[in-house]
Amino acid sequence: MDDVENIRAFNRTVTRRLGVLNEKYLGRDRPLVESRLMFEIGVNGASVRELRARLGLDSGFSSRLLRALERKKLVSTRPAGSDGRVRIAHLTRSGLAELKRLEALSDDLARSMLAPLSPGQAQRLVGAMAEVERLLRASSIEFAPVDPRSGDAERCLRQYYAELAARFPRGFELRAEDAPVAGELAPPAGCMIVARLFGEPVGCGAIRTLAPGLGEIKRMWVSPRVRGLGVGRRLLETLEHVVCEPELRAVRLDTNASLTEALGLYRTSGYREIPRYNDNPYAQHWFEKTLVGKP
Amino acid sequence: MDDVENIRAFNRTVTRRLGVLNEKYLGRDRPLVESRLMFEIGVNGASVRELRARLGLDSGFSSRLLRALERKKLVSTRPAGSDGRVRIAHLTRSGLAELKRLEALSDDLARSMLAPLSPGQAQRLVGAMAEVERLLRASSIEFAPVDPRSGDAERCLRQYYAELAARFPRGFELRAEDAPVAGELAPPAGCMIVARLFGEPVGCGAIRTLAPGLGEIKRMWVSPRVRGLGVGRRLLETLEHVVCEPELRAVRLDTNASLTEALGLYRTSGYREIPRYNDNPYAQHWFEKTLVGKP
DNA sequence: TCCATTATCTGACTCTAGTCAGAAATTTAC
DNA sequence: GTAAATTTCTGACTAGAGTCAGATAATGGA
Repeated sequence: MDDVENIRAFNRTVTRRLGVLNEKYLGRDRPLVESRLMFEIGVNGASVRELRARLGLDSGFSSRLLRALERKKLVSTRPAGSDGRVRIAHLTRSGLAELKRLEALSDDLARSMLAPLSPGQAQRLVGAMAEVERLLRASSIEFAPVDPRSGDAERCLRQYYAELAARFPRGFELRAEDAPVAGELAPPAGCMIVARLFGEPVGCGAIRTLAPGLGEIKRMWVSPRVRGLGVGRRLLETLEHVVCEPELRAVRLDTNASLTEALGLYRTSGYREIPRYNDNPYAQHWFEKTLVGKP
Repeated sequence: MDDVENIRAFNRTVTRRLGVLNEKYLGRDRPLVESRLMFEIGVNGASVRELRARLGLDSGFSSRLLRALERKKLVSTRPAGSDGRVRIAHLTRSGLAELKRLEALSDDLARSMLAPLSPGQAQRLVGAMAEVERLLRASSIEFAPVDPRSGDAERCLRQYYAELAARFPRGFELRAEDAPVAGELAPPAGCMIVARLFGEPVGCGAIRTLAPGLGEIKRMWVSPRVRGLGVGRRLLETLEHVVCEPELRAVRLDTNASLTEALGLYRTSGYREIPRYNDNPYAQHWFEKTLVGKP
């Protein structure tokens, strides 16, 4: 397979070149992970658990790195107001200055890749890099079932409700009877799936059993950061084939007319519009898809 | 600058994804450098100095890695026939089997990047990766002046003469009076430049002083492995602006009609054809370019 | 209230990936 | 023939990047 050959060549060349450059620019006077950690903390700060998830670090290791940066007066941590266990790391004044310096180095690195090329080559390189970056991000997204009450599920749902409130013409307020009922969305009769990019939740979706053999898709949400990468479609396919008890022969869902990407996704994924089947006051379209058998 | 922003995003996403995958696939049961070293040795073997140059390793470190692979019976080394100092590393029978296994893992890695994508996305990813790989290779090529008698210069010239012999209709044999005269191609009156890709010589060119203020380009060669990346043009520009004593106002060169890429390069680089100016029996075209001032 | 879970931290340890100094064997230049 | 350079090797040392086993404190649910 020639594609595989191409990817191997890409892997080797890029690993070598980026390895050398990262060392040279970003790891010059400080360990590379410390630089990466400072990039992740950024100007707005981040909780330790976010940092751990994004960089894929061991909890002990990340804690020690933060202590090292604190000793250098580049970072300060304080407890999060909402949850006394969580700590938020912020860059100090000199940490922000250091981040600026790192960003300048990172820009130098980028320019050093373009400098030897002709203008035409440089333009093609940037274009191809943007495409690779986008598609590699898409290919790095992973789907996993979660407990609907877990932290990652909660984080997704908060963003989901916030988005509904922002996009529905008359806003959105979660009715008590619609609040996630843990049992419904958990096995065996249902399931909640979270999509993660480098450890961070970027989308979710759930399925529950409406009647024997009939499922309903709920709470489909994809973070704006990864829209247009086909995450919604993969999420939908994953949910349709999640094992529910009893096995599903058809799936339904409802949605609001203002969620245009979702409408398009359902229509091109084999869903056909059906009459109202529930009393959801926010729903304006109802869909159903017949499942022909599991893969 | 938006281009720089794109490259930084590329750098971060790719480093993370490839780092994780390389660890997972190729570094599973052996240090990553050992795997890389085995890839570089390949089925044909390679000298220790080649391996060091290609991977950018310290000589002590590479020697120790080879000893480790020898202890595991994966590699054997023996002196090169030509030069008693140089040693050639080969994969043993079980080393070759291990290389096959590594290549299979590397293929798995490649496929794991494509698997989550739709066929269209996969095709676009492979295309963009090939483009990035090609251009990143171009941008990784470095030019450095060398002693014309040094090993790297010799290696290039051997390949250069071999190529002339293969491409000239009636072959090529180096005349004694044309053999590299060290002084001519070395400062202050001349210079030899070698192009290197990841430490390995992939091209060369030289300039000497024909008469006060008049230079001559000699021994322009670009390895077939990097043709079409603009190496020849950059080499030529580098040579034109190398500081010679006395400073050059014009540069000449001769070439054979069978070297079509070279003819095209000279014509599009500001050289105009002039009458025969020397008695080189292999030359069929003579060119000159007026230099308008150094950058 | 109790108990399981989650988030963070500490200390002890390991392994990878090097660097550096110098020795030995060859080759090349003068 | 001798000196300088090249290639490889050995031994000693170091820094970076983690892993692992708990300890501590806060939270959420029964």
